[in-house]
Amino acid sequence: MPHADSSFQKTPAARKVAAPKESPQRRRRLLDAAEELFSSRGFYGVTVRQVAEMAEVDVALPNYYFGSKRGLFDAVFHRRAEVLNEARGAGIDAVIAAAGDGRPSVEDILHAFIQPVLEAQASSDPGWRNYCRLVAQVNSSAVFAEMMSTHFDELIAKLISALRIALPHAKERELYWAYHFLTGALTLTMADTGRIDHLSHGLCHSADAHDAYRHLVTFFARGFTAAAND
Amino acid sequence: MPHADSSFQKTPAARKVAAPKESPQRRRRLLDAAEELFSSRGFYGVTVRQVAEMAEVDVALPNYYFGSKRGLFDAVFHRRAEVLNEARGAGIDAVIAAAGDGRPSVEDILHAFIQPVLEAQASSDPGWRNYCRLVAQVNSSAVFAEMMSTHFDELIAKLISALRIALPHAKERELYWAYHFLTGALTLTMADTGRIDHLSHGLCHSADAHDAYRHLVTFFARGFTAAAND
DNA sequence: GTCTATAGCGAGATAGAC
DNA sequence: GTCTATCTCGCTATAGAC
Repeated sequence: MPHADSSFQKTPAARKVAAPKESPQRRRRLLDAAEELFSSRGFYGVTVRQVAEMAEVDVALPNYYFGSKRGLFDAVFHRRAEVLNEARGAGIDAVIAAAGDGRPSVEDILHAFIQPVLEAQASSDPGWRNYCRLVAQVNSSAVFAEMMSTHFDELIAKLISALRIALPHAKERELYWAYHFLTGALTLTMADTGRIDHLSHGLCHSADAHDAYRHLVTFFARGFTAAAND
Repeated sequence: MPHADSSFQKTPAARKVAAPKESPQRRRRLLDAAEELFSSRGFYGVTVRQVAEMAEVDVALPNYYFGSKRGLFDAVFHRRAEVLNEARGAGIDAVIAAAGDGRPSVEDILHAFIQPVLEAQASSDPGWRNYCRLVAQVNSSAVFAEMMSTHFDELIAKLISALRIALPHAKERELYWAYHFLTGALTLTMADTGRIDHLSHGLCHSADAHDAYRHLVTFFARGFTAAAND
């Protein structure tokens, strides 16, 4: 007699609620906590125990979900890179399309490249601000630099191509050097260390991302244009 | 009878060699090893045991000489900061003095500010190259950012003062933003991650510090001058 | 999927012999 | 000043109960 097994007394709905539990939320909370901690102390300065504690999950779960500490780090870096790349790439495409057969403006191209980063840093979601700081740290590190290539080289190639259309007489080397300076300035801005506030005695606020990025676009649009005449 | 104690048979010169042993050399080797390791893996990514091993000294000596791992880190950062600041500050002073009552050129000022860093990075002493990478990492880190203030704020104030003389009509805010972009570009160059080589398919070489810094000075001299007209 | 318990290791620092 | 030995702690990762 296939009978009174207690599990048969649960309704399907009740079983469904209990079974997968809150796994997706926990995964997300782990990524958020890891993002915050890694962004301020780097890969080696954070322990999986700290991440688990901040995410309010068991210490074993980071390894269960992501395989290893490094797997967690990679997952954090990957998550928002995709979102950012999609927005930045689409923006550049739109600027080129809008120009038709003419030349797109350098300023419009840089704006498209930079604007999604600005929005990330000005976002009310602290996760995006943490992510910006994480990227800044990875970009200055020798050991993790290959992560930048993996995630951002395609987008950068698109930026350079667009600038080549806008500045057809520019030498390739000048374009790359100018890009190098741009990315240095951009990532330091993303690092948001508060140093500009301090140095300028409060005249400049790193918290005002809009102000920072407006200056950034203006400054480098001129710089690219001037460098193209060398 | 004050007699045949074996130590009395050593000449004073021999005693001198044996007594303080090789302490100064060991201190130096520790700083060099720590510099190399910290510059590539950061503070948390290095152990005192690794430093001791690379310096070929006992594991207890880093703590004996520097008190703690953090003390060692600070000592590494401090050692060359002084040398660099002295050279950069003197260079700026010389440019202002040479201009007399006239205006010094922006390009000369930036050259004085940047040139000693170039020499450090192009140096045959690998310690200087490691130090540049270390500064780049510290500058992008939120937790260690106060080390930058402690060691470099005075020099930066001198740079800004000099630029104020060269560009008397520039708004303060524009000067500080331009400085912010300059330091981002400079520190990324110091990080020497090899990314520009890769991105430019070999057109630009981060190993060629002279080329990098020549572009840097030209690019930012124009940038400061243009920003001063805003 | 979750959690307890622990394996296995290596960290930073120091006491005390020399 | 140097080195041996060790204390104490916390780490990453996993085996196995639930």
